[in-house]
Amino acid sequence: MQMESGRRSNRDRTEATRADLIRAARRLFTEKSYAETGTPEIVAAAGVTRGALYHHFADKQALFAAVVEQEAEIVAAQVDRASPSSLSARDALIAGSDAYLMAMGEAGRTRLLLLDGPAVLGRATMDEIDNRHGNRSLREGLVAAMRAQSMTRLPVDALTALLAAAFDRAALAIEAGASREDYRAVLIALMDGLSPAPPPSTRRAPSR
Amino acid sequence: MQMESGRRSNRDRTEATRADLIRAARRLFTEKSYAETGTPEIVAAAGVTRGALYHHFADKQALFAAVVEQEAEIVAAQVDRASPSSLSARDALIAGSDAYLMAMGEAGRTRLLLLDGPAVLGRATMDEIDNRHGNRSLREGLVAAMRAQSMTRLPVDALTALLAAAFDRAALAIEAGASREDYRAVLIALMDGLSPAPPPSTRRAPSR
DNA sequence: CGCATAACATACAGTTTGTATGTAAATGAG
DNA sequence: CTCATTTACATACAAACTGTATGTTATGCG
Repeated sequence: MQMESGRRSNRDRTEATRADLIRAARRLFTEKSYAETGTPEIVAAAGVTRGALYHHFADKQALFAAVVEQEAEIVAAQVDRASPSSLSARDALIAGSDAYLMAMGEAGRTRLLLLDGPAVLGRATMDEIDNRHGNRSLREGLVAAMRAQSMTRLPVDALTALLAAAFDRAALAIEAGASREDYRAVLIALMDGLSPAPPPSTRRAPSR
Repeated sequence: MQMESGRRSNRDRTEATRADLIRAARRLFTEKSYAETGTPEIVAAAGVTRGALYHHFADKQALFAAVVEQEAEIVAAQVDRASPSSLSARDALIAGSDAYLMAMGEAGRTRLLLLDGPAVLGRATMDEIDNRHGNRSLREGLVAAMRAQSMTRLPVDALTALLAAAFDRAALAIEAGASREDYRAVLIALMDGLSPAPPPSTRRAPSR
C-alpha cells in the first residue's frame, strides 16, 4: 500500500497535468471565449501554476490548439459512428449530417470550433485539423455518392469544403435559436440537388 | 484666405478624427489581426492619442465594429452594382457571386469579415450586419429565382444563410490559393441544383 | 549514490486595456 | 460680444495579462 500521491513516473505526471490543463481550458474557453479567458484563470481551475502551463505548451495559443484538436476528434468520432457503411450513400450523408448537428449542440462547441478556432489558429490550421478528422468522412461520403448514385461530377475538395461550411453555419444558426428542421431541409436539398436523378421521395407523396 | 487648420466646427473635427481612426484601424486589422493590433499602434498611425479613440468609441471592440460595418457596406455595394435587375434571376445570382468573390479578394478583407469579425463581435452581430447589407441582395435574388424560374420552395432565411456561408468559405479558400474556377463551379452547381428544371445551357451549348 | 534532466513554482519585465483627470477649443444663451 | 457649458481631445494611472528567466524539487539512469 503506497502513499497517496507517492511516486509517479514522469510520463504519468506529464499526462495528468496536460489533461488537467486541457480540461480546465476547454471549460473556460467554451463558457467564455479564448480572448476573455486568461492563463491565470486556467491554471487556477486546473490546480497548477502558470509555470506548468508554459512548460507543457509553447503559449496560450498552443493550449488552445490542443483543446480544439481534442474537440474535433470527438465530433468526428460521433459522426463516424452515426454513418456506418451499411447505409446507402445518400442515407449515410443524411445520417452524418444529423449526427454532426447533434454533436455541435454541445454547449460552447460552436464557438470553440467555428468562431474562435478559425480566428485564433487561422483557416489553414483549421482546415488541416478538419481534413484530418471531420471532413474525411464527408468527403468519402460525397465520393461514394458520386460513384454510386451518379452525383454530378464536381471538384471534390471544393464541394467538401463548401458543404462543410454550410453545415457549420447551420450549427451556428441552430444554436442561435433557428429552426433545426428548416436548416436540415435546406442542407438535404442542397445535397440532393447535386444528383441528376430525382432523389427518392423528396416530393412528398400525394397521400398524406 | 484662412489659416490652415484654423477654425473647424466640432462636427467636422469629430468626422475627421473618426475617419482617421477607422482608416488606420482598418489598415492594421487587415495587415495583422484584431488581437495582434494594439490601440497604441492604431492611434499612432492615425496621428491622435488614445484619449481621442476612447472619446469616440466605447472600446477597441466598438472601433472594430465600425471598421467591419464600413467594409461590409463596400462589399455589398460592389455586389449590388454587379447584379442589376436587368439580368435574369439566375444570371443575376451568378454575377453577384462573381462580384462577391472578386470583392473579397481585397487583401485582408476575408480575415476582417470572415474570421475576426465573427469571433470578436459574435455571429449574432455579424448576421445583423450581413442582413442589413450583403445578404439582402442574395436573399432577394433567391426569392426572385424561386418565383421566376420556380426554384424549389425552401425556407428562405435558412437557404440564404447556408449559401452565404458557402460563398464565404469559397472566398477564404480562394485567398488561400485554391482554384477559383473549382469553387465557382461548385457554387453554381449548388444553386442550380435547387431548380427542378435543368438550368439553361449548363451543359455548355455547342454554338458560342 | 550522484549527476543530468524533466517538471514544475516563483519572480520579473514589458504591454495592453479602460478609466480618471486635466485642458483647450467650440457652442449657445443672454 | 461674453461667459458658462459642453465637446474634443491629451495625459496620467491602475489593473491585468503574457511570456521569460530563474529557482527548486522530483525522476531517470549510469
